[in-house]
Amino acid sequence: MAELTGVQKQYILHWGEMGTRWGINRTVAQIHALLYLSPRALPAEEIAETLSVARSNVSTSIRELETWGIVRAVHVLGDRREHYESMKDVWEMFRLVVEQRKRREIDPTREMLRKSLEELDPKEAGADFTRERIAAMAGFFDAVTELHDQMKQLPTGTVRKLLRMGTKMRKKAG
Amino acid sequence: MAELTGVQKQYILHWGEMGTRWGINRTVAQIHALLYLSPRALPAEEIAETLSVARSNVSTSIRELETWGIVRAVHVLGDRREHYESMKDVWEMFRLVVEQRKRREIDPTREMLRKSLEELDPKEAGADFTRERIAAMAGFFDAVTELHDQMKQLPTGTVRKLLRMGTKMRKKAG
DNA sequence: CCGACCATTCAGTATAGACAGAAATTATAG
DNA sequence: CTATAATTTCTGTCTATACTGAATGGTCGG
Repeated sequence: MAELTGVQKQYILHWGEMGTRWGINRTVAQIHALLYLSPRALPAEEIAETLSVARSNVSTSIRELETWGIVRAVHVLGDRREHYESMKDVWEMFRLVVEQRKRREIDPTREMLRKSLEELDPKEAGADFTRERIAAMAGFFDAVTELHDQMKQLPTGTVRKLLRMGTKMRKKAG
Repeated sequence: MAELTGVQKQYILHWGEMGTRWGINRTVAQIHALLYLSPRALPAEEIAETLSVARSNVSTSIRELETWGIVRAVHVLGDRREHYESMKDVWEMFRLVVEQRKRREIDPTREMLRKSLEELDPKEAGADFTRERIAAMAGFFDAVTELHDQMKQLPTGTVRKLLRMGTKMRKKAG
């Protein structure tokens, strides 16, 4: 993995860009891409060299990936360094990331909306309108949460099967 | 809407932060929040004043929101200025944004993965491994696309109903 | 066709976040 | 316990992007 092939480079760079578009640090995303493509766990130093970034940057980024639970440190006999490897299961990786982001972003937003509805002074001008709008948004986030909770319990593939059922139902109904 | 209430301020600021975490410009998100809460369409000038940003900034941001189709210009009798209003339907707004982002980000990623699989030189060291990994990722994105296409066709609420069915099925099965 | 009013574009500036390198901390072998 | 290797933390620098203000372009009433 010291030298990257063209395809590997392309993948890593693209993944980095995707990361930035979704609010994920470019280096974090690139490191994940590298580890995902690597057939063996890599020490921080090798990651830094391969991607031409500072070791410290690798350290911080790895830490974030560990927080998400999609990268972990493994030990190699006769080597004191930590070697890092990425989870292999793509569905599980995304599930973990989605779950964390829900916790970090969706949940606080729901909380904010709930508080807003509480704090709303009915005597304020246009309070009814504001309440209606915020309630609608809160309803949406509640639904998303419900959806998420239900999906979490289903084995991979079931969701798609169910949706296909729905599509058929819809076609029959016209 | 010239003066914002506490609740409105809170909502707009939070929405702006959420935006940045998802790769959406803070001002764009804030303007959307303002318009979403506004009972009437607002002219650019008023938006700029209310949020304390430059008019030009408002112009660019509104343009982006229009691209997404969640904000549109309306005309008010006796006023030459454009007034902007946000879509009201929360589900529809998110559906539009998801669809656009899929087109801009998911689709090109699938394309990249497909090309990678084509370009992979089988003689390269570890080509089999790389192929397997990229194929797994491509499979995931294909599934997501399929999911998205199916969901698009379903009326609001159906998805949740189906998922509840799935949960029940799963519980019965143990 | 002119003047006023809006909206947009553009070039320069400011700022937030990413990143590097040094310093500090922790761990391990001898 | 010490020396060395590895990792993490921290501070300053840099870069990408957001944003401003000025200039430009367009539209409408008169």
